[in-house]
Amino acid sequence: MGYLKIGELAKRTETSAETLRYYEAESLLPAPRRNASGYRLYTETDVGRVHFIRRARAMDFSLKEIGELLSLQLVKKVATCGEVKSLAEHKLASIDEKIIELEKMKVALKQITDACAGGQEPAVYCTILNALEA
Amino acid sequence: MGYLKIGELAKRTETSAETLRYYEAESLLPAPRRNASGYRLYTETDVGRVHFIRRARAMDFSLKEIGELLSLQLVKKVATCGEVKSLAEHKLASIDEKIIELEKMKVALKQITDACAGGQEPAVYCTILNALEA
DNA sequence: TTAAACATTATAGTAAGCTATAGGGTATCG
DNA sequence: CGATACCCTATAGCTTACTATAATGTTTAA
Repeated sequence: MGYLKIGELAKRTETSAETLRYYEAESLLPAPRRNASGYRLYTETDVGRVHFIRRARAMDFSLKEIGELLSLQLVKKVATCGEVKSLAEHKLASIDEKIIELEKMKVALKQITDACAGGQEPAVYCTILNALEA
Repeated sequence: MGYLKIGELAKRTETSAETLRYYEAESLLPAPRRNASGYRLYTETDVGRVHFIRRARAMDFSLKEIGELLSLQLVKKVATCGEVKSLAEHKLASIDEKIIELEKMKVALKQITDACAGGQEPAVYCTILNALEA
């Protein structure tokens, strides 16, 4: 028959049925057709859509942002490339910022571990706070 | 007198008084001394500490992780180099993981944004959307 | 001196993104 | 046929990190 029940879609997309119903409630997934007993019936299109959502989540897009991306996708013919790209670039910039900060943090921590012989003497000169305040 | 009241500390660190009290409740900030009427009195040390917390938050460290980082700093007078070093090294490893994760995200996003012309044309052939779909 | 701006505590609410539970009905396997 | 696994809805709960509110006391500036 080609239709998937919610559990099958969950398995295929490595989510849970609860999460899928949640996505539907949040309008990230369209209400699927139902069989005679009210079971949700999904198609391959839905599989792709859920994969899209999960991939975007893995890139730290919020559900709201994903909704925007999906709506851009839906209205592809009227949305411009520029709109999509600016959303993605904004995300990219914030990822870059985070990496830079983490690198600073790393340097600070490395100072501590390098300065530490690792012996029994008191760790008076551990200055992670100082290093990070710069 | 050199002491700061909570509102002043909030302004200096671009937080809110509520957040500062929250940090205190969560043991990220030590209970400060109080004046005769129970007002919190903060020092420059506290300013640094709050800056530290905010910077670490901006890097997506959880409050729990920040607490661990702060404990490295707090116990430096009594801890041995060995103790501090092992904690710091552990934290260093988790920072590295975080950076790697973000780098992966970055590469993935960068690939798709680079392929995107980003102009006024309809997003029918938008490579970003296509990449997320695939 | 008195109104505002600020401080206190305790408690409740918010947002995101799920996750779990209760109380049902349905499908499938032996 | 019955057990078990699955599905349904509605509602509640969880975690993190705040944010707001109420009721009240204190400082400060005109």
